[in-house]
Amino acid sequence: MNIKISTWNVNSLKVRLPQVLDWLREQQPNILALQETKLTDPDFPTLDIANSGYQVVFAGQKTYNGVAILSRLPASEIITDLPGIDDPQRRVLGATIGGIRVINLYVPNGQAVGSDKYAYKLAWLEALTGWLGNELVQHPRLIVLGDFNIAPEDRDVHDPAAWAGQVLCSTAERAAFQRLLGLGLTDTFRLFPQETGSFSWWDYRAAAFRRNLGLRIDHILASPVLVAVCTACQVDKAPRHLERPSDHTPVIAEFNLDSH
DNA sequence: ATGGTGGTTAGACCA
Repeated sequence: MNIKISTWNVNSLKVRLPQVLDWLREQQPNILALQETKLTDPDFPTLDIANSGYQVVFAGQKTYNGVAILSRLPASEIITDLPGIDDPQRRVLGATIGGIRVINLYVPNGQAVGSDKYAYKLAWLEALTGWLGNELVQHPRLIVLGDFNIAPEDRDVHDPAAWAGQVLCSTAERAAFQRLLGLGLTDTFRLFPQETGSFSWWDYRAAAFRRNLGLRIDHILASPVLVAVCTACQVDKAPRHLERPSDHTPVIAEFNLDSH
């Protein structure tokens, strides 16, 4: 059985719901992790999503952040916080779906190197890494995906010189990303040949998408057991071309669960 | 020209 696991920072699910429902119909993913839903839980469009044939779990708040996981199969073992961090910001959603442990992340943006938000981002990533080590031991079939707000390498940046040392590309952020990989996770996108200039986010300003001035900051990481059966990973740029798009576009990884 | 767009929400804050 080939399954598609996907992630998309929608920058307001209220605005983007029609695009998400269209995309589900077109792509038929087994799992879609959403970030920046920007909805409180009572406002979450559970019924519209159920009518599209998907179950959903979510953790939201007013105005900012908010994560959700849509899936064909039911979710269990749901967590909404990083252990050891008391954080009102809704940035984490973990669930077990069809025997796969899925951790959906909206990593803090960090605003600017040296800012309070940057320190919060690094502390958050440290707590995440400590916890994921344990998750990997408990769940051999583990996926960690979402908006990481980190471009791991220069080839993930349209202008590495201009971005050198800036937030999303700084040495400390990239080192934190490498520590996640060091746990035994793999960036599935780099398992496969990719076009030069493959990005997942483009600033709304300065016609950045038209000029492909982007960064690859949305990722799908997989544990060794799932890496062994990963058959594809790609960015789907189509939704970024739509009227009133999110500034991010979906990333999709495929796994052949019969091939091991 | 040191900005620029967009979402939320009603003046900023966040990205």
